[in-house]
Amino acid sequence: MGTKLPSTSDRRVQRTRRALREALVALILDRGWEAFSVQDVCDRADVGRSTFYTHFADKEELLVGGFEDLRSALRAQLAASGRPGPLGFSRGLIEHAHEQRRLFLALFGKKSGLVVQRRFRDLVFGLVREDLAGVLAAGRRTDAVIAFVAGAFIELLTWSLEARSATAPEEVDALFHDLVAPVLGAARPRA
Amino acid sequence: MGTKLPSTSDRRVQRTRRALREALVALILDRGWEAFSVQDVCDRADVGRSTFYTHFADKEELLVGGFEDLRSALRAQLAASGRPGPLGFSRGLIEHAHEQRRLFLALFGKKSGLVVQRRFRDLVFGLVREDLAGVLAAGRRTDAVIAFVAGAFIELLTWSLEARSATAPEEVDALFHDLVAPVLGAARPRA
DNA sequence: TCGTTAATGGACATGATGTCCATTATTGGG
DNA sequence: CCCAATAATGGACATCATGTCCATTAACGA
Repeated sequence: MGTKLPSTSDRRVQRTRRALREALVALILDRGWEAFSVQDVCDRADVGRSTFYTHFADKEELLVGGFEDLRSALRAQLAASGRPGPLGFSRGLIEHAHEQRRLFLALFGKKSGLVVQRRFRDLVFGLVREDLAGVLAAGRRTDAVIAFVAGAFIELLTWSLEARSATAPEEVDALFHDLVAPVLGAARPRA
Repeated sequence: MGTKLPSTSDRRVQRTRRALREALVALILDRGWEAFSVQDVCDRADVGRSTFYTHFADKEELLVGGFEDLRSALRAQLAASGRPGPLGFSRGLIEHAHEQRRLFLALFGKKSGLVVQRRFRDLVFGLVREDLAGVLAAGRRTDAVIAFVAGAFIELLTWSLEARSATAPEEVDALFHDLVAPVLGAARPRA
């Protein structure tokens, strides 16, 4: 374990971390998650390997920050757009994924890694849970429905990123809402 | 790459492979996919490491066979039960997963590995695709719906395996069909 | 300016991978 | 039942990644 984490304010620290992040993205893009080592990241970032370990324990840990950024960005965007209705996050997330299509494909494609997917899954589950909190009032089924919807969303998004389906983000979002609406109906306590 | 694969009929080969399979399952159960090495498998199976490599290139490759077995077992079971209607595979798969609950949890839990999940995902996608072939006649949306349904199924199943939800397989299956039925309705070409 | 703190790179220990080979045993067909 | 064919074995190697440690150097900012 790192004995002491470098203080965030120092310029050197910021420079180092930024360099590592950028190198990470670059490497994910052209090799996929599993096919590069900490050493590779350091080489690309022009940072000493021992330096890496004073900041992060892992490749994974280096990745985490990025996902947290995404999460807050989505929350902010959603709040700003003021769109009502459940599952409003989908639009922003789909758009972002399409903008970063190459990166997302690298992350979910054959050369991907476990961590990445798990993190993303957690992100989506959290978003779905929050958005459905109001809609599905009661019952143990709540978690089941959340799982159902989140899983459906993730796979639909993944599908939409693949080459064969040249589908615009808005269409994907519309499709998602079309398909999911009746589910929410069915999941509502039988009134 | 292995120069020559051992002929399947030889008793020694069968014994070796069986031992390796069993060791693999045992290790997955008590350490999770990532936390053991080829060496560990060999030790547990009491097989020389060099022997391992004459049969398989990887841990992964060793795993593959098991999934193929599962697939054919499901197909056979479904055919035997003669249950009609789309997505009939779900019942059998859910039951199997619940019977092998510990194993499935080890495979999908925090200590899991990428390969495992991907393989399982492929399995489910295949099943969903086949079962929906008749139901969703036309359109490019077909693949989207398959992804939607498969993703939903996988996550619902995963949810049902977790401790908190003590849900019987039949209930899970019923829930799945309840939730998915309206989706299939919505996905049908607008008649 | 100067004390503090980060970066550096090289050295180590460790452990996994995959390959190769000479030797030993088991096997199954003739 | 014997023997040629083929698996299994285990140890040796080369390679590579990981994580830790340290003495030295450079950059920072108060």
